[in-house]
Amino acid sequence: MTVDDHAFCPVHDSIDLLQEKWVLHIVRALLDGPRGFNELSRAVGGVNTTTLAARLERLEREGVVSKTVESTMPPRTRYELTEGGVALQGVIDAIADWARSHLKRCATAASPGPGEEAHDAATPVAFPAAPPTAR
Amino acid sequence: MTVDDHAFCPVHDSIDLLQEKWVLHIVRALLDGPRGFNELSRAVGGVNTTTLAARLERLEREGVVSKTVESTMPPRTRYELTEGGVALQGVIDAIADWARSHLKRCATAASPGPGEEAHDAATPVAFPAAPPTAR
DNA sequence: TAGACTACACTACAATCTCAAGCACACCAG
DNA sequence: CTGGTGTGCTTGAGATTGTAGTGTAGTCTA
Repeated sequence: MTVDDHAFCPVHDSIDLLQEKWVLHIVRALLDGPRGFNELSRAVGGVNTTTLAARLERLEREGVVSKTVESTMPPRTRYELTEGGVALQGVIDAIADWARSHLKRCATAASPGPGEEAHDAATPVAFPAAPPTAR
Repeated sequence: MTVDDHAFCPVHDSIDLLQEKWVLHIVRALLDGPRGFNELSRAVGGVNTTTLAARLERLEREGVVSKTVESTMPPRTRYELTEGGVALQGVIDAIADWARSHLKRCATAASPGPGEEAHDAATPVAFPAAPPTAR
């Protein structure tokens, strides 16, 4: 499927993980604080529940996210980053840094580029400062 | 559809770019120096030419990679990172850093051979099984 | 009491990625 | 000169992945 690692390079492995669709968005949303499933889905914006569940399962298996089932039947779960997950802040940070220094065409104005479509952006930039999220 | 972008940030945009399959691998391989098409394909390892061509086209359009056609008919092209592309080293580096601090199962097969040195802190990323850059 | 909400399983369908082959030409061995 | 290999890149079939939509059991709100 994915790359059959020619070598067990942790970097290669991590790229393989982070390059999966929505993973970085999920981590970014989760850096903002723990969230429930649907809450997270809304925060990420545009991901569908099937994909989100799959990504969370893998992220949990990789030890990036920890899942806490608070109540089974009134479904209430809480996803939050583990230490390793929080450490990903550095990666997001590097991306944010690159983005700001490289892309200069983003003026936060609604200028739809040709052929390019901006997706969603529920949160501005997930940094220590938490937007007014009800939590 | 369901996605409504009231404010899209460059970070989100960059994540969308970097999260595409193979993009990070390509950038990583290209950080090692300029390469030709097939050479790059081999360096990345496991990507097929169709996907690689598509990724390179997008990367070029985004201003990350520059393509130099040296001779049309004896096909010889050179892909290399632009300034913005080289700046991605920071991102790769952050990932490498996270990988090293988080995953530690790389000691299985990627053990440093004789005379070889393992990745040290703050070292540019280079995979252990990389082809010896014969160029 | 009706409706909304919770987290997820399930199915059918679309988008994407991959494999394999091929093109047009240059270079080198024979 | 002929054949084989290498180059960059395209095309078409096929596998893999992501998606929308719906349903479930129970609780919370109006």
